Amino acid sequence: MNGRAYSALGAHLKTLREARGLTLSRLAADAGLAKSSLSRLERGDANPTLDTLWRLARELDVTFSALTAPIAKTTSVDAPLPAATDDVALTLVERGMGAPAVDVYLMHLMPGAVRDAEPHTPGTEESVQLIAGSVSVGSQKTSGTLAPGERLTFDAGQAHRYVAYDDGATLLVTIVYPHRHEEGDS
Amino acid sequence: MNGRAYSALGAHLKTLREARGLTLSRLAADAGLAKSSLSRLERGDANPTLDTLWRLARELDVTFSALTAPIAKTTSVDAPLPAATDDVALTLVERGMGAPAVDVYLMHLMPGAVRDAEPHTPGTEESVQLIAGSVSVGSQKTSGTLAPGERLTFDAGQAHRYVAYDDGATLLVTIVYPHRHEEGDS
DNA sequence: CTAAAACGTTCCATATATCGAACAGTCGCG
DNA sequence: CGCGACTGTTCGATATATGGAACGTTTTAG
Repeated sequence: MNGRAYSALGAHLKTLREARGLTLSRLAADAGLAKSSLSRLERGDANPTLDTLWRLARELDVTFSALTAPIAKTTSVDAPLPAATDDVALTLVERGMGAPAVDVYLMHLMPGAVRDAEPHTPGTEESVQLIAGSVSVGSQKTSGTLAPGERLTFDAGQAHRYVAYDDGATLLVTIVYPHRHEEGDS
Repeated sequence: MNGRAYSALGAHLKTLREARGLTLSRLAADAGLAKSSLSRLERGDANPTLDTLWRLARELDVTFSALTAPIAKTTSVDAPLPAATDDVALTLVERGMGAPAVDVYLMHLMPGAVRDAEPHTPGTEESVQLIAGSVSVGSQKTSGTLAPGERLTFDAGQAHRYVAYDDGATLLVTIVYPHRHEEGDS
């Protein structure tokens, strides 16, 4: 079983709930599920259904990934994950179709993970904001090591690389594409 | 129910499986679940358990977030978000528990929407990156109007305000909390 | 100090997700 | 041709996640 990880999720859930000043009963009612279910879930004594998780995510105003973040960390249930293959998870958070176009990705790097990124279209600018852990990032021209909360912007027209250290890294990657025809920027 | 999003997950799952050249029967066996369960899951006719998703993620060598990526995008299941109440939607994307702590929110502002935010703890810094639309944001001391891709950082220790214009705005809000005791940054 | 309401927990009935087996279709081989 | 091994699907039985009503405890009224 995976009782261990369930309790991690439960704790996280409880944190989110309390951060919003909600009581268990209240959240359960708002999310449309029974108090008992939520209680057991928070106690880590449950194997919730996707639907259940969903309702909670919606009610707590968090994305599904944010809700299940502690799970993503849990290397695996009970079998060791062959993390060697891909220890980098990249999730598109939002895509902006304005001028210029902007994409935002959430990147999770396992400890020691290295991600090499191909150059984008020349003129593309990439901005990296570290959320947790520590990471070294950049292109040949511009690079640096970040602490949580810090940010680095570099030219993504060249190859660039991300390297996570012992504690892994969670970071936000914003890609600003060059606008094709407009020069609205004064 | 949420059939629509389930089918999205199912399709994604099938893609992952086929990308690895695995048959349904094989994957089911390796993951330790019944063929029938996996079949219904891929057909989008299921409300899987966390445990089930887990085993699949492990067996497919993807992180949990990667597996549930299509879900993450689905802001809500199928129930219309109670957006009517507020023309501002705020979703927690990720929470960093490092030092300092960092929270990232995704904010959607309807055209003309105004959001007034209470001051946070003194020393808290807020960074806003515009993804699409246009917005005016800031505190008394620091404020500005942003174009897509632009960013503004200001002191969130004071009251601050977001104003969206005719085309609304999608933006990323990063909140960096002051670290309580440490100054490890050399 | 008592009464009422709220909190979170635990119990049991029910809904349902999962399992295992039988199923129709396809492919390879003798 | 017919057989065997395989694909993915559908069917009943079982395990279990959820819902609703109890519970003991704490907080708010009165």
